[in-house]
Amino acid sequence: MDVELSARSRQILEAIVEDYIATAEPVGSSAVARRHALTLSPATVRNVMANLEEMGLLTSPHTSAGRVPTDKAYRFYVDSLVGLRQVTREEKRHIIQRCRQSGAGLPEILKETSRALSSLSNYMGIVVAPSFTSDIFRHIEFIRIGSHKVLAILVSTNGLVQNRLIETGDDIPENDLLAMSNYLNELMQGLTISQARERILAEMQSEKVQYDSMMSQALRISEQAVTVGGDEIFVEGQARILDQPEFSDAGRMKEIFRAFEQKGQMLRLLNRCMNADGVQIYIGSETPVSQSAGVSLITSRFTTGNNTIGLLGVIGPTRMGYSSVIPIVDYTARLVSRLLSEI
Amino acid sequence: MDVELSARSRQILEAIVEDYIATAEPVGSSAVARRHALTLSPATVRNVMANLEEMGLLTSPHTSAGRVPTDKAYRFYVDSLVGLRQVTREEKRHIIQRCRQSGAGLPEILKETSRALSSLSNYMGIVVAPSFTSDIFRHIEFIRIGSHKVLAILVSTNGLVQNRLIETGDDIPENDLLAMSNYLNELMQGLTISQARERILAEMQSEKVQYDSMMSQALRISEQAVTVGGDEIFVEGQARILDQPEFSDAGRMKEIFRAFEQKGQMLRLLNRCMNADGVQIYIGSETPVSQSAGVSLITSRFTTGNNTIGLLGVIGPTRMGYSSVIPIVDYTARLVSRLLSEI
DNA sequence: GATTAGCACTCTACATCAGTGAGTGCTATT
DNA sequence: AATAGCACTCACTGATGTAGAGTGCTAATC
Repeated sequence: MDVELSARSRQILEAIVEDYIATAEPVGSSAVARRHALTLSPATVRNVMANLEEMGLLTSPHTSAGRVPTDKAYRFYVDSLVGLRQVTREEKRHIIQRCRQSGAGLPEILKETSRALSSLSNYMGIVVAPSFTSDIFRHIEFIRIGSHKVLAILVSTNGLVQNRLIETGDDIPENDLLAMSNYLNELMQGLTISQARERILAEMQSEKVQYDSMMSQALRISEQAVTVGGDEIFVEGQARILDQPEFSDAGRMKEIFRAFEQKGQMLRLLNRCMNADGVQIYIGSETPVSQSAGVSLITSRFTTGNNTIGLLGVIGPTRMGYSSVIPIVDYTARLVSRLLSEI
Repeated sequence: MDVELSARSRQILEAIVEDYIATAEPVGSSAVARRHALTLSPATVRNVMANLEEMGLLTSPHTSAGRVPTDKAYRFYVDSLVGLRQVTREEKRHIIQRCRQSGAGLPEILKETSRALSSLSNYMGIVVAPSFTSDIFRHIEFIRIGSHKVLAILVSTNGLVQNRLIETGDDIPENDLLAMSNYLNELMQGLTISQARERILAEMQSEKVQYDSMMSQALRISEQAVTVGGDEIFVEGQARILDQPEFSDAGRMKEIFRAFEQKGQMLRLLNRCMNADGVQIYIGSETPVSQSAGVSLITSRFTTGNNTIGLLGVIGPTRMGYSSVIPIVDYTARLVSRLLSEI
């Protein structure tokens, strides 16, 4: 950020941003002068505001309205102005309770986490489950369902389960299935799911296997089993954004809901947030979410016991309560990481 | 329905309902007279409309607006007026393609089905998966995850999988787990999940078991495993209802979205629709969904190969294209039943 | 007796038009 | 540098008028 500001300009910018976050109305010079501890006249404030506008930090919707912060202003605000609130004991209790109450399964915990994020922030909570493919293989099992159908069940050390119905050309007897799973369990011991997949593909080339029809069949089937679908993503509190005044008109809302209907697209975008550690903040046009929808995204990674990583965070309007949401996201990520490592 | 109407009244009512469905605007006497094949003057139509209003079939939002059908009118319409459209070849192809394209797993099929319902009807598509508890037990399996954690995997003949992480007091060796699952697989052979649960509870009382610590442990654990959570429900196309003019104002929309956030409540209400065969139609105030929200519900049951039943259907405004949606729901239910019985 | 033409009436939607007030930018003053 | 003053802009509000859609009633017509 190449923004250089005098102390006073910064204070005024901060005042404007916070006022706007609180009220969602353009804020005028006199409002700033009044609210502001520093005794300055509206006229002076106006001069400063004119500067800020020139620097691209403020805009006014029309001549006689107050000023509204731009994305750039929010950026500056979160980077250097925002005074982060502490997470209150109340809130901590709420998060912990939520994350704990559900059954011990990972998906349940994550779902509750997204609920908690949503209800504490009053925006949308999202959680992207750790990618199954980077989980460590624990167990594979085949169960005969129909005469030509086999259910493959794949378990990771995180206790995640993926199952897949596979059509087999022949009817495979139970005994063979058992032998196959023994062979494969041996083969994939200690690997991640994606490594396991590579191992399988490699093994399929080996001569020894090519002459053993059962083994090659086992590999063919398990290859399908380990090719699992996309990650899971939990979104909660979509209705909450209807409370935000900026989305009360139907058009903008539709945009957002559309964006969330294709979770696939969503995921691809969220994956970008996975690369850095700590709390990540994307504001407005920086956001990958449906461009120019006036949406901000605050995320943080969390880790499981096995160092696989997931993502959690909050989506809300750019006019978001950063000072409270950022600590909440941060705290939640740490908490979830801790909870999961205990498992 | 205790509504007796002359042929002409019925025709006029039908015209009004269909006009209103098409335009979402109150329909006036002259519009009916024009559209209507029968050559009648607006004045005559007005007389009839006055009658219909007195009978509670129409209302006018204000003196000089046209008439709007009441829920009662829609009821009468679907019961005795509506001329059902055939499902076009195009549509059939679309549904089939959608249901087939996904992997062979039941959840995937149902998800795609709800998608298909949504995109063909242009309203919200819902599918309630067959209750797992009435599925027939196929297989149970325990996998050691941590030192005091066991993952129980429960498979039904439909290929549905439920898994549950269970904390065990002691550390159970793999061998014991194997023995336990053998014992339980024997025990629950051929039963439905809910029957299996009862069997387990009964077995826990038997003397023979009480002295065998391994068996009693097996029962304790499996009892947790078969106590599975609620049914699954797939809702697709929520954003579509934003296209409906009656929901373009934020307030009503919020109501609906709120209603759908608690799937639990939703499910309880949908379960009522499970009792009867064939296409069920609930209009406006008849609907269990968030009262007085102007929502209609069209559902039909479908069955799997094992005679477990699920529910699918469409949710939209009372002003819904009944003539095309009803056949679509009907056809889809039959198709899904057929598809699932092939599995 | 049912149907219809005619007409007065009602009410909304839309446009127009001040008046108001919030807020600005500029300039002159402190 | 800070501020007071002032003219100016522009959205918002409420009043007013008009057009149009639609109704209900009555009297004429088939």
